[in-house]
Amino acid sequence: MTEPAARGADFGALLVPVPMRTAGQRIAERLVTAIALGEFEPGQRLPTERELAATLEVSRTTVREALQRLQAAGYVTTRRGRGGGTFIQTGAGPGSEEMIKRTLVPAWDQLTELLDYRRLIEQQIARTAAERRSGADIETIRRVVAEYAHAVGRDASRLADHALHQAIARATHNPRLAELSARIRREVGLGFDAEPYTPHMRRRALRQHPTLAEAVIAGDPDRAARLADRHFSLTDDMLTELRARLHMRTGGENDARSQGQ
Amino acid sequence: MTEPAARGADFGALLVPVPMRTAGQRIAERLVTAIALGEFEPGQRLPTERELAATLEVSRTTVREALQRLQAAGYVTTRRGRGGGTFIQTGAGPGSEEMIKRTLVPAWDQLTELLDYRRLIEQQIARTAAERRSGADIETIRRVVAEYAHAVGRDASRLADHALHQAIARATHNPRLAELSARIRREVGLGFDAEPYTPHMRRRALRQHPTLAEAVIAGDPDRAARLADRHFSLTDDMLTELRARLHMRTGGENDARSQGQ
DNA sequence: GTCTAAAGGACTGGTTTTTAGACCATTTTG
DNA sequence: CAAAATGGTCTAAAAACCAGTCCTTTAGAC
Repeated sequence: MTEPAARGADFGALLVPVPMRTAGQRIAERLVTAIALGEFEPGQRLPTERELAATLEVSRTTVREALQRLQAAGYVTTRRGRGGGTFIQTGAGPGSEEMIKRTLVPAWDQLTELLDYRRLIEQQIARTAAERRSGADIETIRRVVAEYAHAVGRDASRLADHALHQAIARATHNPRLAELSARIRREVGLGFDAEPYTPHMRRRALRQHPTLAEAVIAGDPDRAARLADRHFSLTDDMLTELRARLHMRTGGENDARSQGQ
Repeated sequence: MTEPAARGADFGALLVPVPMRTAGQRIAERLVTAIALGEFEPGQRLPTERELAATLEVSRTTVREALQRLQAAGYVTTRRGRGGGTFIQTGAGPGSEEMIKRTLVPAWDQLTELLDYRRLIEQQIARTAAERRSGADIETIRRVVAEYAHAVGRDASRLADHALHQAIARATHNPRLAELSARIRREVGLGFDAEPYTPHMRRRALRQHPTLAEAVIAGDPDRAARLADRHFSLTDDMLTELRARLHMRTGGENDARSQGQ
């Protein structure tokens, strides 16, 4: 569709706006989104400014700029001194829901598209893994599934989840596919290599993981694909719930220029 | 593995850099994507630098920086004077693509891996397209298949082939998947000296294309996937041909099934 | 031909953003 | 109390970006 016209074609749609947000703004938005998706528990401490600067590959000044935005918006508080740091503000009031909406809505379509992308890729990964897994793969997958069952707490769960999907991705014996999977998962985590997380989701994942793993181990591609498809729609469901809870509308809402400060 | 430290969450291993791309880089990437997706016809003229600066809301300096990147990478050429401008490079010119080829052309085992990767991705694309294609998609696919049959010569065939697979990729209604497909096809094309074409291959494609298209149109995911799988497993022939053409040696025989990282 | 308009190319000066680093202030821990 | 770990502050320099001016090349009009 959209055949380019003879001359003076319709660049319009695909090549127009270039938002020039500063690094501080982008980092702040990323963190707000992460908070909205439940990446952090209330009261949880973020890495130190110096750590963040190092891992985000950005100067500490920039990190501080982002954190100060969050602080001003009431998402976090900071404490000085040893053992201090930046802490997720517990029970961000209804006032900050507005902020979440403002940050989240413009990115909504993009997020949905990304999750769909991941679902399709992971589906194919599961299918291929079921076709190609070797004895060593089976062993690894078994071990990792067991570890997931024992993991307690959200961080441990995330690591175990990551390990399982990585094990399956590697069982495809195509490094590029495995790398793609890892990259998408990282992106979904909004830079935090972690999924949106709720206890409810963990229970579901806990049920689904062994089944998926068994399908791969058993060498049943279609079943593996079907299960992966269902498994990776978890996040979709969560987003839907979030949208309902925030009474968000994802229609036009094309937030144009909000040149703060 | 990577036991979380006693204190606080193990962000250290999980955080990922925020790439601080400059505006020039981002614009260049956007254009490369659009070109890879076939948004432009070869030889087509982009808007003038001054127009681009206005519509992208950046300075002309920044636009020029982006365009110079594209030029250096061989995606576009520029002509000065009245009626001049920036033009999409018609695929044939291997002159400036030499450099890209050098960087992209993988070692032997990596090429094998790349082709396998493509096969898996395109398989999933065919499957998804068969599930999601709309009436408009069907129309486009029908038209493009017909065009392929009429195409004569190497360039025309290649363009028609590209058009068909792009039409199918778009029928997935996931832009990222379509982009991935385009990127892989481009990389494969460069890896094969931009001419993976023999009369024999064309005859085969001429037989396979309508069948694949019909499966997508008919909405038969499994059949579409199977056909795509077969279609994209011309790899043996291609590899043999490539080896002959480039007098390549298979090098270190790094088992492509290696568990990198 | 000559002239003019429309393009890219090159430069200048100035503002904002980002960086790297040193140093200060505060708080916990040994 | 001393050490260590944290956020807070400041400065100088680099990089990115911008707005504008002028130059060079080229096609088309006269």
